[in-house]
Amino acid sequence: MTEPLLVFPDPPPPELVRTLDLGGYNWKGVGSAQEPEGRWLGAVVAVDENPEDAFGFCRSLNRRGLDIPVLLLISGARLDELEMRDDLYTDFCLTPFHQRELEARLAHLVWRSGTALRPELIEYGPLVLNVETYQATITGRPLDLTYMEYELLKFLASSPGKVFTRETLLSRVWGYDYFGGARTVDVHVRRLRAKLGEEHAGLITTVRSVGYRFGLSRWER
Amino acid sequence: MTEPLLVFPDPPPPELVRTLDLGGYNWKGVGSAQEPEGRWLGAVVAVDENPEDAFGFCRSLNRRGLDIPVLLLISGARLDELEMRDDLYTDFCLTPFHQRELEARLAHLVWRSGTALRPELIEYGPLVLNVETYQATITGRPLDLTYMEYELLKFLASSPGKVFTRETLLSRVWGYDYFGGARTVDVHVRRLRAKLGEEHAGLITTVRSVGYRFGLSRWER
DNA sequence: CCGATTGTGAAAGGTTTGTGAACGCCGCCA
DNA sequence: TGGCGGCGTTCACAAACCTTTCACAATCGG
Repeated sequence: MTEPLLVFPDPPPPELVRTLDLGGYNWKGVGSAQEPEGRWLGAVVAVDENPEDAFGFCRSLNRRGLDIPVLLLISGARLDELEMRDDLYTDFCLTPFHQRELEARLAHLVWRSGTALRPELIEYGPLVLNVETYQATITGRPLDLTYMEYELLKFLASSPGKVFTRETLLSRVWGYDYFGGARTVDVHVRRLRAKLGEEHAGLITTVRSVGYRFGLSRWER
Repeated sequence: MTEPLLVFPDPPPPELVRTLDLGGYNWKGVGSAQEPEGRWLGAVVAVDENPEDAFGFCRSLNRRGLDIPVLLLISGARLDELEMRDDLYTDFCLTPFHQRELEARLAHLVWRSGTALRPELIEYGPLVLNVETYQATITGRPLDLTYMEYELLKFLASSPGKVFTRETLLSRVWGYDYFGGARTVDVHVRRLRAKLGEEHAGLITTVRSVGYRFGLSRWER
């Protein structure tokens, strides 16, 4: 259990702290979504104390592209507020909670992030990215990618077919606070295409006036 | 709400039936995982009555590759049994359940299957627009549209049957501050019709002295 | 049959992307 | 410490591609 859980607010309600500690979880309370850098197993958000802030916190998790599961602690009286907010949470637990129920939900949450969104291999056609070892191969031939090239290709290849604008790529691959010209993306795409080789350069297609897309260029989905 | 929910066992517990019906869900009780053919919004599995069968049912859903979310109804006393079975369910609800909690979990379950495994599509007859990938097909044949053509078609196809003036189209598709001749719309419509092919060119009709409309007007057939 | 409206073809002008090259930063090694 | 090489970024220019516009033909409605 190396990576920690994000917990909101800071400090969290004492019952929650108790369950987390009893469960042996590594966790960290935060007061806003600005702070979290790095990797997280998931997030536990206690809504009742300040619903506005809590949902705002979830929203900024989303916005920052941290693709982690979110468990809400919420009183039955507030269940209505979940409507139209499906995209903000993964699971919820009614308060006051039974310890055993919360434990079960936490375990399931952690299991989720362990499998669902953690492929150690990203494969698409002839391309294979080994996320663990930072190696890439195309038709078995190893690709010698730089850090940025690898990150860009990984991001694109994890959503085949989807088109990303240069701005999106800059904020998701380079960092949400990156400040620089959008043409940087073009140059990296060019080098990627060159390294993929003439035969596979088409894996990354240009969508004029929009951005770039990896894979699935010709056929359906 | 066209596709139904799978419910196990058959017949399901009366409280569950009541909540499903009150929620207006289309559902079908089944006694085994052999039967389900076609598409399903998700599955609701009442565990308590016969845990062995229930988990077996979930397992065969998995095995059959039906990639649908599963909601378990389970008593607190049986929570232990969820351990090591993370892959069998998506969410659970403790019994006896509060109606509102189950409703909320059902809604979230349905939302999941609606977004998670479905691309954002705009469909009308033979035309399909995939908003995420910026791809368009007619009768399965891919359309090679330019940016403006795509945006225009997307806008029109989002409101089938509705007539838009050139001015409206200019301000909604080109931008509220667009400055240019209204005939630009005509030219784009022409090229769209050409690319749709002779057979489907009629998808966009001219309403003389008014503007253009996508799809058939309400009283046509 | 006439005027208004829309379709058509082509060409000009503008925008977006590809390309080659250079710059500066940083770590490495002599 | 100082030179070197890899990397990320930026720039200028060229090429490719769209968009817009215009003149004219065709069509519609009254």
